[in-house]
Amino acid sequence: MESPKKLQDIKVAVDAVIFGYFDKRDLQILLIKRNIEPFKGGWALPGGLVLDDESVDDAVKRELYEEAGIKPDFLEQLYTFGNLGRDPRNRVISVAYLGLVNPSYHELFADSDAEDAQWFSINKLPSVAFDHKTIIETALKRLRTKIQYQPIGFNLLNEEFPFSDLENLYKTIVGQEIDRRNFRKKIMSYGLLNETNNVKKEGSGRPGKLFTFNKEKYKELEEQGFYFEIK
Amino acid sequence: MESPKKLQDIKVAVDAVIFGYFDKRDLQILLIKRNIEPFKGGWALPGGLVLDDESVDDAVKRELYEEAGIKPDFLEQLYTFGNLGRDPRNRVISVAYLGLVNPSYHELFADSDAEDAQWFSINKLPSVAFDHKTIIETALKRLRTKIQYQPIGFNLLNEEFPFSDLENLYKTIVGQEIDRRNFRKKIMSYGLLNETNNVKKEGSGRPGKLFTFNKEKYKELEEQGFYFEIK
DNA sequence: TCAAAAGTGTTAACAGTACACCCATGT
DNA sequence: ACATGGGTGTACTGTTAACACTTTTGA
Repeated sequence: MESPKKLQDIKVAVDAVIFGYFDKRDLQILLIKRNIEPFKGGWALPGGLVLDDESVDDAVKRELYEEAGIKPDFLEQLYTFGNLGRDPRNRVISVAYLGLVNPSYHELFADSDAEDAQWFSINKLPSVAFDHKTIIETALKRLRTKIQYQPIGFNLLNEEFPFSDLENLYKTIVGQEIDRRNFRKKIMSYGLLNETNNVKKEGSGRPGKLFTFNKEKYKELEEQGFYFEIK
Repeated sequence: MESPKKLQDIKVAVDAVIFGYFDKRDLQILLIKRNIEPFKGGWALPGGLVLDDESVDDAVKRELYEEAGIKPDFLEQLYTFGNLGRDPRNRVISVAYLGLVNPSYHELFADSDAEDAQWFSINKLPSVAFDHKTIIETALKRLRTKIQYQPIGFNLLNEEFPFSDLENLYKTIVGQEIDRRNFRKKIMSYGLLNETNNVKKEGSGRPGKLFTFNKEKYKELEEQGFYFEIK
């Protein structure tokens, strides 16, 4: 860090790739419809400029709440995009975040800076503003990798979920068939799922028992050097 | 991204944690002695403000070359530190990078912005400016994890190295004993080392054959879905 | 001939993979 | 009784982990 020779003129923004999941559907991404230039009327990742008196982490959280009414269950920094020409007006660098929510717990609503906020299937994305396509691809890649060695997928499911939801989630995100028996054995061997007395009500076929993920136990094990791993 | 309500006043900097390794010594980190305020005369990570017309990636490379005469063999973005109060003067966010070099190929020299540039053992670090201690800890953690599933350690060794250097490197970085036979078997099973006709000259004991790391083959395998993994 | 480091195989335990049928429910 | 999805065990295969002596060189 040093004093600038002449005044630096770079703006700092945040953008968030928020994933949501509804059982047996594609993975979804949250986009907002811009109501200001540039790309007014176009879809983009939620985000915006960082304020002078807030941390970058706080900035994403604020923007997500302002633009879509969402407070993600999981949110971590993804990557900082710092190339030239990202924004047609000014030099803007963007600190991108990756977040996970359970959409059924979060009613979307668009506020001041956005005209609309919607879930889009990652397989049917509209074209998006700025370099947001690159950011989304980076996030997807990270999610696919990370879900295999950290139990972050549970943030996308209901508090109580049938085992099959977990199966479907992994199939959807990793994008390949899994062996139901082996997958269950592996997950169960960690002892991180608590069985509830409830069963899944809807749908046909035999009702599945509902489980919860034991976050506390995971933290404990993690501190003892335990590594969650799938596949 | 949106228009600012009032003008945003945040500076964007880069900082680099550059690791170096000399066989059978601790892992080293490159620090520079600041010749400007704040912390003038104190040690700090190489880095500085990003210029308006360069990408963030280019900024680190420039600063590293200006401040220490170094062009790292491996360099990747680490994390962006965006809290308030990092710099006593202005609001500054810093995009931190992690780099690896083989110190014997890089003579350090301090240039304009630094009074001195030196290697420090990670076990005997002086106190460092700003929040650089946190940055260093983040980098170390990342290095220790990453070296176990990506063959980045070779960037710290000579082009031609005896197998024992690799052993010592892993012992040093991961910080635990390894089984020499199993380690060798594992590494050799990937077929990524080319045997040369040369042997290690210095030191006592039986001379070891020198190997080179086959970068091209690794890239090929990687594209086919191969994952390097140790332990 | 001694000290120092390089080089090398086998076995046992464990983890991963492949694979198919019965069960509980609603209609 | 049938359609739908839930729940389960075993045998095989590959991988990891534990373990110690011989070889080559320089002093």
